[in-house]
Amino acid sequence: MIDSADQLVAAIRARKGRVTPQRRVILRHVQRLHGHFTAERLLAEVEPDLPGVSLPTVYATLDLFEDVGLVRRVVGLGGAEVYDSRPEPHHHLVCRSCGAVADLNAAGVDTEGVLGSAARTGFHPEEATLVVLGTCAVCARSQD
Amino acid sequence: MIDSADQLVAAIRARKGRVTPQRRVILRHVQRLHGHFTAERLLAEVEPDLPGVSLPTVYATLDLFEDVGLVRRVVGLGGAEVYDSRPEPHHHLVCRSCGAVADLNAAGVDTEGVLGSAARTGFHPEEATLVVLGTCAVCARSQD
DNA sequence: CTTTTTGCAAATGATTTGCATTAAC
DNA sequence: GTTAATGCAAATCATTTGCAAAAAG
Repeated sequence: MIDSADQLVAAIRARKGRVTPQRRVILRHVQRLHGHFTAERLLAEVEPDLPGVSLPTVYATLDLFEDVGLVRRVVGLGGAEVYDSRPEPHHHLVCRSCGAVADLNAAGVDTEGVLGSAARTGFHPEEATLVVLGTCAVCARSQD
Repeated sequence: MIDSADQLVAAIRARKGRVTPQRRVILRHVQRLHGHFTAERLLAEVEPDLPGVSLPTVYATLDLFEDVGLVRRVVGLGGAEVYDSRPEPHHHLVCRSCGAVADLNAAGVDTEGVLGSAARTGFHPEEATLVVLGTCAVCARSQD
C-alpha cells in the first residue's frame, strides 16, 4: 500500500507517468482526509494549495490513484461517486437521506464463503462488501 | 407485498392517488421482468403497450412503486440506477465492467448481528445487503 | 525535444423539474 | 368540477471528452 510521497513517485514512474505538483498535493489531501469523500469535496480541499486546479484533473488523479490501489470507489446509492482512502475492503453505512458514508467494523460476514458461492455461479468475484442502508444519526435527529 | 393489480389499486387509493392505465401497464411489466432493470429498459419494455409513455412517467411510477414496497433501488456502482422487483433484501453480484446486477443466494451473513453493530454506532439501519464486485461471466469471457 | 498532464469549454448521460394539458375521481 | 398524473421541453448534476497550451523527463 502506498502511504508516502516516495511510494507514489515510484508507482507513477513504474507506469511511465509524470510526477506533477497536482498529484503530490492531491495525495497529501487524500491522506489527510482519511475517509470518504467526493471529487467535488476533494477539489475544495485542494484548491487553496493549488489555485486553479480543475475538476477533470481531480477525476483523472483519482483514477490514477485507484489503479495504483491508493483509493477505492465505494459502492453507493445513486448520487455522486464516493471515494475511500482506506483501500482494504470493509463494510459501510450509507445514509439514505444525506448520502453520507461511514465505515462499519463488524464481524458477521463470512467473506470467503460468499466469494466462493459467487465464483460457483460463474462470476469472477473480486471483493465482497456489506452495505447497511438506513438513516445516519444526524438525519435521524432532524426527523427524517 | 403487492403482487396483483388489485393490491396496487388498494395501495394507490390508500394514498389518494389515481389508478391510471400507465400505472397498471408498468406494474404488469415490472412483475414480468422479475429481476433487475433500469428506467430506460423498463420504458422500452412498456412502450409497445403504451405508445408515447414518457421517461418522467416511468421514473415517477418507479418512485411510487418504491414507496409502496413493490420495487427497491439496488445499491450499485455509479452508472444508471438499477431497480429490483424482488422486494426482500438479498445479496447481489455487480459486474464492474458492464454494470450487470444478479442475485446471489448465499448464506454467510449474520444480518441481525450486523444490523445490531450498525445500530450501536448511532446509525438507524434499515437493511443490510452484501455486494460482491467482480466481473460477470460474459465480460470475463471477452477478456476484460 | 517528446509525450504526458493540465485547464478550459463543451459534450454526455441519467434523472428531475416546470408547466400546460389531460384524465381520474 | 377538482386535483393528480401525464408528456414535453428544458434544467440540473456528476462525470467525461476534445483540444491547445504548459510542463515533466
